[in-house]
Amino acid sequence: MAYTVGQVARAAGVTVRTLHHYDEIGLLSPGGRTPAGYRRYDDADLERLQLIRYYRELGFPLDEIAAILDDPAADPAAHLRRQHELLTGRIGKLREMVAAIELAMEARKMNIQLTPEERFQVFGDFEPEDHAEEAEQRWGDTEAYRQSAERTARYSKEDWLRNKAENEDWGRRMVALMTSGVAADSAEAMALAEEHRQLITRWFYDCPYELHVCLADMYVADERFTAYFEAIHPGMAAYLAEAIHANAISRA
Amino acid sequence: MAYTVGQVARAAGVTVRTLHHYDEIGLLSPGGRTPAGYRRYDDADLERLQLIRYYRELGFPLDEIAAILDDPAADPAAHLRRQHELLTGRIGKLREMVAAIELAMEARKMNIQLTPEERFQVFGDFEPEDHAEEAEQRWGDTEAYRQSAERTARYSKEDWLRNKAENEDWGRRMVALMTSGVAADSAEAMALAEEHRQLITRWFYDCPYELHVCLADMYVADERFTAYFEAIHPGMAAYLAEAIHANAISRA
DNA sequence: GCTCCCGCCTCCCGCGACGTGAGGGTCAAG
DNA sequence: CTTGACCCTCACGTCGCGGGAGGCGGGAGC
Repeated sequence: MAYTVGQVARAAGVTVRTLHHYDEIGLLSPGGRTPAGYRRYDDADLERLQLIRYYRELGFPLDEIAAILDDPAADPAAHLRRQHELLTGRIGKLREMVAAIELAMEARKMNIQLTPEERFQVFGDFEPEDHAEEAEQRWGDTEAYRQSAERTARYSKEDWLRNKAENEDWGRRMVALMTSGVAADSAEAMALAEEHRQLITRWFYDCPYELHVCLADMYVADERFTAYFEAIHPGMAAYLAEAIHANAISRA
Repeated sequence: MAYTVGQVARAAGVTVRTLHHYDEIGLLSPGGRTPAGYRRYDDADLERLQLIRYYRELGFPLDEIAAILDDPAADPAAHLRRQHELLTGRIGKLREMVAAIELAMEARKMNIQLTPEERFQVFGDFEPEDHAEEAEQRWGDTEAYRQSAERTARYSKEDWLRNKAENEDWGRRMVALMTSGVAADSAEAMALAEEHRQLITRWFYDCPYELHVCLADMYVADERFTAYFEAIHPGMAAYLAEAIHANAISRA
């Protein structure tokens, strides 16, 4: 089976230019050429391209991929095993980044100040020095000021008060429901969870169900957020989290 | 408080050249200069640099960071949400890739030939949104990989024959159990499912219960794998899959 | 035969986010 | 007054391609 560049490109989801590039640097040279000079790729080339694409997606530089693929000590099964490990690891790291973003969004919403360490939590290689630590303390202070300044710039006082009123009203009804002994996965609790989601959407940012569930998990996992709700009513963080989960499931 | 480039660079964990670059493109211009032309960064510059670093680690390009920081009308939350979507999208894609790898592993194990379409199916809706990341540095640690590669490289013909023999022995006992009418979620079937998992672990790759269940689903969903087991004994694919599920649940 | 158009070829400039010098001025310590 | 660490401004190199120019090959229709 022989394929032209265009066919290979369409099948593999890369551009023709990319295949030309791989040929140029010797990473993937087609099995042969037609008399007119057209590149002719065979099945072995496709298999190699698949491995290249996976390693590329994992962030390996091309020259290293060439070294890995041309290493005679590594059989194809070993490549697959390795890629499986790398992929799961990579997913874990991306999840950390997503969690960091969710933390940032939620911290902005509640005006909770992140410690510099938390902000750099997504950095793998950050080592605090003495001088750096001093600077971080200052940065932390000014950051809180910047956030609050920005918020007052974006919302008028009326807006802010209205938001606060809506929020407190929601909180009161939530507490009332809890103390009346209604289950967290009841229709009423789910309705309030939905209302919570829409409050976030209206005042802060668009919050689909998936994100809402992530937030719910954070409310019970991160003690600062837990404290925020426990201050309203003991057990509220867990109750709200369960209601959010139930609501998300029922709407899915 | 005024700092030189070097001091700022050390404190923030970036290179001097990076600060020069940020100055060149106007992303972070120092508050002033000394008479000799030295850059003098003040506290506000440090704060801005910290935010730049933060957004960069979250994967934002420099021009977008400039937009976020300089446009008073820009909503940081919207950018965070966009980045959140981007990252979750990438996670989903990586999960598909993991599934494709598992398919390729099993296909190789059972000597099934993949078509080019299947090979690249996971890249179907690929869009040029290449995020070159240093994942390789963190996850590409070649230590474990080389060990496993060496181990499989040392598999001799005898080893392979022994593997085959063990596999066939397991198959015979599985068939015997099936034909005797024992239920797929019985203790005996679960024991054989567990043995299957350990065979994979010993001979091919580490196979936790989660992965084992994925494989089980593939055995019934993909007709080529189904055929592999049906050739051993009719109904075996479904029987094995059910046993694997039961085993995974009981061990969890 | 001739045209038409698509796909292929090579050559080459451009990008983003810096790295890496070259060649030279500045500053504090010894 | 020297030394060595630090700073400056060019300016070109890197990686993994994107995109276009200018030209050739191949099959369909006239």
